[in-house]
Amino acid sequence: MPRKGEQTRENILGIAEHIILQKGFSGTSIDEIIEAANITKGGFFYHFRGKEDLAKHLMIRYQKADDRFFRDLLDRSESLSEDPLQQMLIFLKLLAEAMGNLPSTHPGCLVASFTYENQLLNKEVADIMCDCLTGWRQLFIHKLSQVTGKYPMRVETDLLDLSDMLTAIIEGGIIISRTLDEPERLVNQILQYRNHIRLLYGDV
Amino acid sequence: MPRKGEQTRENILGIAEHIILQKGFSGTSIDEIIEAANITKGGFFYHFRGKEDLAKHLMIRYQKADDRFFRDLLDRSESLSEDPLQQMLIFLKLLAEAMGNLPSTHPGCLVASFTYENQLLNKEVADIMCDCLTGWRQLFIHKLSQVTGKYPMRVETDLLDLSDMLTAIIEGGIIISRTLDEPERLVNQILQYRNHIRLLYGDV
DNA sequence: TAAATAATACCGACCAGTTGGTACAGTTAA
DNA sequence: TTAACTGTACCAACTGGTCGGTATTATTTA
Repeated sequence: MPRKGEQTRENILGIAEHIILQKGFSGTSIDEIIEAANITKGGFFYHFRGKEDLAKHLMIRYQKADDRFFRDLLDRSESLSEDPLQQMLIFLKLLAEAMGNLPSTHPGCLVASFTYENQLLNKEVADIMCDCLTGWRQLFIHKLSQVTGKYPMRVETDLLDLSDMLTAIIEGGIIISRTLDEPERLVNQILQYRNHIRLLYGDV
Repeated sequence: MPRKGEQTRENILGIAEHIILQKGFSGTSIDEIIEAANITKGGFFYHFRGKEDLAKHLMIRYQKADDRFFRDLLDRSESLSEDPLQQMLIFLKLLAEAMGNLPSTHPGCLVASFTYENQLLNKEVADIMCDCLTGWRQLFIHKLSQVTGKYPMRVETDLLDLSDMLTAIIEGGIIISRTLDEPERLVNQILQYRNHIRLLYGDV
């Protein structure tokens, strides 16, 4: 049974993430977070040792959520086809669809946000950020290696780079979307990557 | 003749950009900048009205520098071949080469950094950031439309999205490179995009 | 079974240091 | 003479963080 404290803690994390993605980590004060979360300073420091501790638990939470998000989409795509290439293409369609169904522009990636303030964060947080990126990489590589096992590539490609390419496209797509305030930019970029997969494995 | 003031001003901007790309805009204090630039507070406020004014001129400077950088590479590639597709492929090789020749990991993109703190920056700065992205877009679109005029696409693609894709790949590649501290990630991502262009225009 | 104890979940006043920014008199080099 | 600073002093607002206290809810003991 989740005690009351867990709810408050989760609430703080959710609100903090939202503000931080718009103002950056050091641009967001604890005062601001506690006001938005409707708690007091004492309450905040009951749940977190300090601001660095908040950053750490934000990253842990973010990693879990994003990992589950991608895994769920992969599971769904695997239930819709038996062919690995089709699974990958369905996965990317579902991903693009999910990004298009967001209420507004993508809120942003916490890893990207923290990367541009990395001198302020300790090694522990930096390590979780690495885990985040390598986790997504492994997720994509796994599927891509299945595809490669069945279909020849038109151009020899390192699967690690091909896997990272999706992460890069998403991260870059988010930045373009946010800067121009055009949500469809991210969607279109994912579909560009999808075209790349189709071209690479001869599904044209 | 550039007066002494211009040098100091340029020095402040260069040092500020360097620190901001590592700590974020609000994570970087004016005190820190003036100490690194070896000037006093009076000197800083002689050149800039305030921190927001600094942000604005940082973006203006960044836009100019990056625009010239891409344009130079495009010019070089155009001097090495007459064929638009080959020019594009050479351009991407030169770009990857330039990113690989950096002394360490790519320092980061100011547009990306500011995007993740956009609630703190005024509309004037946001507008320059948009100009930055659309500027690169136009630069790439121009070349890509020449290619499309000569070579058919294997998959129908919006040139705007194909152009943005390079920006996305670079932005995403920078984030991956920085987070993992692996400079070659960015290089490889640019080469992935190059492969995409080759596949798309049938140069396999 | 009732009282005592302890753990959980918070409140809010307070603090020392930092922040962006101001003011202004004086200095230096072209 | 003017542009380009230095140096020092200062300020109000904000910063992350501390600390003693409190209400409510389990858990243990007499």
